[in-house]
Amino acid sequence: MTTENRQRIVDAADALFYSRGIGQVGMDAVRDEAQVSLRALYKEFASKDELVVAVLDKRHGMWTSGVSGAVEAIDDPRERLLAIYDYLAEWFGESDFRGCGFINAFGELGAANPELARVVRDHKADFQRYVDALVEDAGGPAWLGPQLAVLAEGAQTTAAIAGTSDAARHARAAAVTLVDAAFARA
Amino acid sequence: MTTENRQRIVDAADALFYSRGIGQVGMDAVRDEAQVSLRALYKEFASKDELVVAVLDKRHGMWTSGVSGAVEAIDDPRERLLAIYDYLAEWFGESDFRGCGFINAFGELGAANPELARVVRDHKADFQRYVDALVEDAGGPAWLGPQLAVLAEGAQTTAAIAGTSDAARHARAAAVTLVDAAFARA
DNA sequence: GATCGTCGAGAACGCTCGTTCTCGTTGATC
DNA sequence: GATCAACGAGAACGAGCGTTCTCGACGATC
Repeated sequence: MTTENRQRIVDAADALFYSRGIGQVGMDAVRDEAQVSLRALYKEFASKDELVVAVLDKRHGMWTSGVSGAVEAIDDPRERLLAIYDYLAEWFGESDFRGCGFINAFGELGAANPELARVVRDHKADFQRYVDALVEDAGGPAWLGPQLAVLAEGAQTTAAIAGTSDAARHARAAAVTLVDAAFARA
Repeated sequence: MTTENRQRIVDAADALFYSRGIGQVGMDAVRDEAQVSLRALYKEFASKDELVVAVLDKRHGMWTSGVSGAVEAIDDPRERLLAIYDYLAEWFGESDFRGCGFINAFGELGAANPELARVVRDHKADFQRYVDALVEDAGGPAWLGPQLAVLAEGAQTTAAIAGTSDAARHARAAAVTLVDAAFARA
């Protein structure tokens, strides 16, 4: 039961934090959405800060499995690099898309909460390593990875603010050019 | 006097909002930093929301003049496109760099404050138009502009979270590839 | 059936914060 | 010098929020 509660709380908090911003969501709102007592909530998480970190941990898992799922559906090593942007396009198209939860959390609380800043940094570093590994598998040069990651990052914020998924197409087209150039020079 | 106060308040609020996050800064802190009375503060800005918008307006001006200053120092139309990333590198190197203030504000309050969301959207759209114009001046294809803008956007968030200015170098290198490819195909 | 730990509902507490009000002072005008 | 508007300092107010506490109900154990 304690585990089920935990999941319900994290899911509810994730939805609320992401859609409204962390500071705009009180613990009472989380309780209402999760349909748990405040007592049970604080039994699972000693503080709101802890809950925020747990939410980001969950989001990290979903992002990682989502991206790697999209990538692993493709065979060609160079096409796999582009699958990332197709995944982004899909995500941006969701009606409740509001940018990268990590970037949003970092901008809001990164300066005040070093633990949160560390979680966000780790998340982005993890993604960078993943892209680097895909590049290496494809036999591409090491400098390609960071360029592809910057494109993915830019697509997320651009799409969030513009409110359209166009940025995914632009990022994908740019990635095609970068990949082609990288392998042409090799 | 009222104008001097206004500027002092906006400057103080900008520094505080940017370094700590908007929600983490009270009007009392702004008053202390600006060395103005609370009464004078509310004479200039009817609410915190208004002050936030004024801060973003100021930031838009500084960004615009900073970028165009860097661009106009270069003559070659294609090199001008790359000057953007040199400007970013310089900015990222500043010790108090903490990402794009518009992205941070949007992530924190965009969902709760439509007026703020509009200001942020306008700011990004303005930058996009500026890049598009540079591309056109250089005789490049229209699709290059959005790709270069996505790179700039990604560099800002990546640099903010990683805490290094490496992303500016990666974005610049990617931009070189994109520009070369765009003009080679033409 | 008495006892005891656990729980949910929600009141309560303490703090922060946005905003307004009070009041004593100042500085210009006649 | 009297008047009056404007001002600064800071108290005050009201709301929201993170967190804890109270109290009554429930369920298991002996």
